[in-house]
Amino acid sequence: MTNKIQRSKPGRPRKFDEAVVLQQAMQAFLQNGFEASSYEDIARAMGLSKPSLYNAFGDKLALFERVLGGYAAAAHGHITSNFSGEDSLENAAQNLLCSAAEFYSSPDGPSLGCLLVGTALPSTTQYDHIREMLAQFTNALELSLEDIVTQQYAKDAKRLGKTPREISLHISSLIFSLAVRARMGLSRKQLVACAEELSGLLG
Amino acid sequence: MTNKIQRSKPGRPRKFDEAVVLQQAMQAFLQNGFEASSYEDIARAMGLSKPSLYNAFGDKLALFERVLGGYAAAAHGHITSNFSGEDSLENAAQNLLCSAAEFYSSPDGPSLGCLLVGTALPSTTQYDHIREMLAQFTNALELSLEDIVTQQYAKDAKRLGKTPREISLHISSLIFSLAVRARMGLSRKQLVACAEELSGLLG
DNA sequence: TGACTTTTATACGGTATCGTATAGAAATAT
DNA sequence: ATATTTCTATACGATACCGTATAAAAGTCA
Repeated sequence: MTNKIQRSKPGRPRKFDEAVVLQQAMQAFLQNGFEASSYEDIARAMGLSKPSLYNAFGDKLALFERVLGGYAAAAHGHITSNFSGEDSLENAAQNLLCSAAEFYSSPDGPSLGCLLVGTALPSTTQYDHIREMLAQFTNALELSLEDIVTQQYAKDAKRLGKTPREISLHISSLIFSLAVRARMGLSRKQLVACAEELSGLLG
Repeated sequence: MTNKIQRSKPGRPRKFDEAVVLQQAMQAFLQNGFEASSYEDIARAMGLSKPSLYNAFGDKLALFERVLGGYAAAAHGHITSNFSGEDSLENAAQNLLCSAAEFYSSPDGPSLGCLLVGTALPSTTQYDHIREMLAQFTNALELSLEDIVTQQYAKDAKRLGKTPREISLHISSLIFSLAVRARMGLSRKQLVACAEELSGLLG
């Protein structure tokens, strides 16, 4: 077995790491949005030349969809993992919302918010695929939250007189509202404070 | 007193009505967003030539801010008026959210959502004035909602064990979430159904 | 070592968009 | 009626952006 960790293909090897440059592309899109980011701007932010970028990821829309997909998966995992394993529904909600607030904000300076809500939303009317990605993300997230409530916080939900679906809908709504507020220039401190206030609204 | 209703100024009169064309500009921005709408597209949607548009409202950013201001004022009035004068906080919330759902949706076809949340949000990082308009709208709306709760639904709030500020924050959050969901392609019927579900989350 | 393959860098043409210049059209005031 | 003022329409230059052609660079395989 001649299994190398990474079988090298013929041809000149790439000088960049896909995960790294995709993260840089995400930052660029998050900063200026999809439409306002020119392809050259993004290539510069990724440290790539324009032809390299075209060769690797295609045009701007394809790159954005790629970035969005990765972001959605990461956000889903981030949210569900922060919602799981707490000792009560209330604490789980608080943990989720506060971590989301930190995720949506920058250590210093104004928050840039959520890539899905803050930059992809206007493009839903022009690009069906983006709209479908957002709808699917929302749907999948709410199903996951509902599952977690059912499996881990059923007793708490009952105490509050709410079904798991209602809890899930409530929490996803608070996340959306946090995503919107984040892009209005709040600092991390302010956003986390807002998240704590929101988390008290469950009961 | 020679007071005419409208003193005609010298010079060639305008062929268009400001309120009408601004509404058409709003529709154009709502459809394609701020950045993706070219100045020519907008002028066509308004039935104006490009120089007329420049002359009347300035460049695209100035026009967008003008439209946003009008939209924000209308939304504020629409929301607060639908929240007032009901017989209970729960009914007021339901009335508010359902009317917002209708406001955010089209009679047929997919919803276009909220101009503030659905199209202005990405531009907050580039244009301070837009960010400030959004922040100010949110702030003013929440203060108005809080006032209404204090004056009309204090008893209901007390019964729910929430302060007027908490109620206000809760409702504004649900509105934001509705604004986000609206732009994911839901029909009016679906969006109104969602609003009704959300309105049950207060208690 | 030499042929081949893939990435990279520079440069280019085509297109769209922006903002305005210029001239004509339509009203008022004297 | 004529002059004046303001709006409208066509056209234009400048710029930015997109996507790619072309050739050099940097590796692998025989």
